[in-house]
Amino acid sequence: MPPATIYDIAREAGVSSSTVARVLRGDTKGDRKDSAERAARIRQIADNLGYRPNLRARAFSVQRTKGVGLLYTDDTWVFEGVNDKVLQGLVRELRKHDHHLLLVPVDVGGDWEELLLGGHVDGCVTFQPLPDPVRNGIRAAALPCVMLGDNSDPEMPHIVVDDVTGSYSATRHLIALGHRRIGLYVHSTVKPHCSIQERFQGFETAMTEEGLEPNFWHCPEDEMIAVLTRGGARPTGLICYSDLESTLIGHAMWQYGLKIPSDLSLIGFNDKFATKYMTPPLTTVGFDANRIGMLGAEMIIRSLTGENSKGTPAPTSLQVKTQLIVRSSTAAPPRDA
Amino acid sequence: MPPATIYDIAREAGVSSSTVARVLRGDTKGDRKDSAERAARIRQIADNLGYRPNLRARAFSVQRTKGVGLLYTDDTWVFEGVNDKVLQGLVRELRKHDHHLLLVPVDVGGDWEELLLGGHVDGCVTFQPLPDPVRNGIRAAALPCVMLGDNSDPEMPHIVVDDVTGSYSATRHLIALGHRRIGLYVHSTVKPHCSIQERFQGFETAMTEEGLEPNFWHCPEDEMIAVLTRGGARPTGLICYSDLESTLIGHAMWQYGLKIPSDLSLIGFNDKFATKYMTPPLTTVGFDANRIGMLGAEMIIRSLTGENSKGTPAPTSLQVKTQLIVRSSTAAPPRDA
DNA sequence: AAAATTGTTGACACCGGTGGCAAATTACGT
DNA sequence: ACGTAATTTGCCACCGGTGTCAACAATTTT
Repeated sequence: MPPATIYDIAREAGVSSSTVARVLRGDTKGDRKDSAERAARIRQIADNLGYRPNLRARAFSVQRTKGVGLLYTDDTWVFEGVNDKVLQGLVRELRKHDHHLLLVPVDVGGDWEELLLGGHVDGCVTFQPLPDPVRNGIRAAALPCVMLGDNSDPEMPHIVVDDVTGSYSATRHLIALGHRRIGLYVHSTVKPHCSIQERFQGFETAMTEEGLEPNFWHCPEDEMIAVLTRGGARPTGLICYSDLESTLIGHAMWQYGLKIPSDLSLIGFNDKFATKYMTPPLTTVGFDANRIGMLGAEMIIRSLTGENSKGTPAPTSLQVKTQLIVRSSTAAPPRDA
Repeated sequence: MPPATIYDIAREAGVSSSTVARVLRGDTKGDRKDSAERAARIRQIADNLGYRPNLRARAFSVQRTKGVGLLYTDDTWVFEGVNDKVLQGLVRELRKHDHHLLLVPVDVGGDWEELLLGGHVDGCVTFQPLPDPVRNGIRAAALPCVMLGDNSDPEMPHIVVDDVTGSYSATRHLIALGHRRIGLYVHSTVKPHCSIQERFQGFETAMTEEGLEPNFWHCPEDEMIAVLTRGGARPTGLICYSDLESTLIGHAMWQYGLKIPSDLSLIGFNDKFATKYMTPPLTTVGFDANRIGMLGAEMIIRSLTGENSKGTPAPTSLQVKTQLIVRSSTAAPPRDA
């Protein structure tokens, strides 16, 4: 038995399909109040028939799906790190507003253009800087879009972490502990991203404030390790682009028989779950990743439902604050250094 | 300017909309071959107009969306652990078959029933045992469904990890190293799940083969730690339900000044990325999580496209093999134990 | 009591594809 | 050249909602 439609209900109830539609939709537009008795009977019949609105038909009719696409390039391990929490916040908030999320990797088989521009989503959210064709396609189609953790396109609204302050405070922390030779390390597999410069900026500011030299590495881990394990003027403190680098470096130090924090102070970024349980527990720069997703959801929803008319001009950019979480991977530098 | 439709193209080309539709769709059904010249011209016009098929209209017409819903309860941190990789495999494979994935948490605001049963998805995949109402709804609607990593409903097709063999081989490994007092530990926050029993079964089999007692704990970590740090007949080897437990226990041992593996041999499960970099690197039971997602996608696609007719009866259940990854968290038990 | 006003209901066009079937065109055999 | 078959094309109903507008009923005003 095919699912019941409003027409089935209308026939059964002896009313028109419009009436059924209005009742079931609870349409109060034009302050109509379908006579309560009729309405109740219609609802009753709908219930008996197990009626469910056909979302495909509705989407076709209203020209909207209430779907939001999450765009990402899948060439890296996307949901590793903090993105899982961003994702969680995003989905939850979307669901609260009766929207849903589609996962759309733009770099694997399957035609992202068709999916995105064919109207299966009303808007989109991005996780990383997108390939140019994708960005152009979105712009050409005027598809509402919010960028998460990335402001590579100044014309698009975005929600980012306050990377500058985050790395500034991490650097300050090391300086306060007495470190003078501090490095900033980004793994070579990290793709170009606005946050790299911002991290450097915060780092550089803090260092130059003290007349210290901001040393920056963007290389494979073995090169970094070589620098850290050589004698002489090696860095005594290292600020990593993410907890991943910290994990790699921490592990290498352990293998070399060097101790953290006595031989090297190490700071991560992201405060992913496991950092608390590293040996030693990692000092890291944390932030509310869930909130990024939540704010992103709110922002895209607002631009979809056009609720920016009521006074508050829609913010086009938001920043999430960071917080330095001091644990045991940072300490004063060795005396002989 | 509203997007072009097949009617716009038809008018421009002076043909009927059916012809346009057939050409653009490359319809070869009934082995028609629209005259090449016309076809080329139609395609040309479609291109100029920037035509894109309206997927909402198509979905409405063919009564399918090519969407698959991923159902999960969001009360735990879902995409932590290995699920991110399962997700990756799932999405990639779905995209290859021109389908897409919707994220549907069934325990947060927003009406999962409407979304699922209203026809916005053609089928679904689950991550965990679902709440009963959800399962009943799916069954009542006869929505195709594949369960991932969970066989709690024998009537539904599923793809699981070979938990029995996995924990059997972990146990065997410890026995081979000389351990006699071996425990199996599941954290108290782990919700009831078929895999718990299967893990125990593999564990128990190996232990009883050697006449050893299979001790099982399902408790908060501090209780487990208390057992491990007390004197006397404490376990010398511990097999954990997941890498999470291993992380917790390993960390606690470190805090107590106890050494792994000399004081305790520790084995995890899942081989998540970070285990390789733990101190010491964790011996763990790994498997191809990506493959679970991939197989799940294949299976659901098959049941959606009805391709089970050609000879091969659709498998209703698949198992993914495990592999013991021996690293440095396991060794012979202390001599005095 | 008739007119004006308000509230409620039904008819119908529309969204943009799909696919069955009939009509038109072309190809082919005699 | 003509009839028949094969292929190509066009017509149109259909999918199930939404929303506008006109018709109608109920209520209030004069």
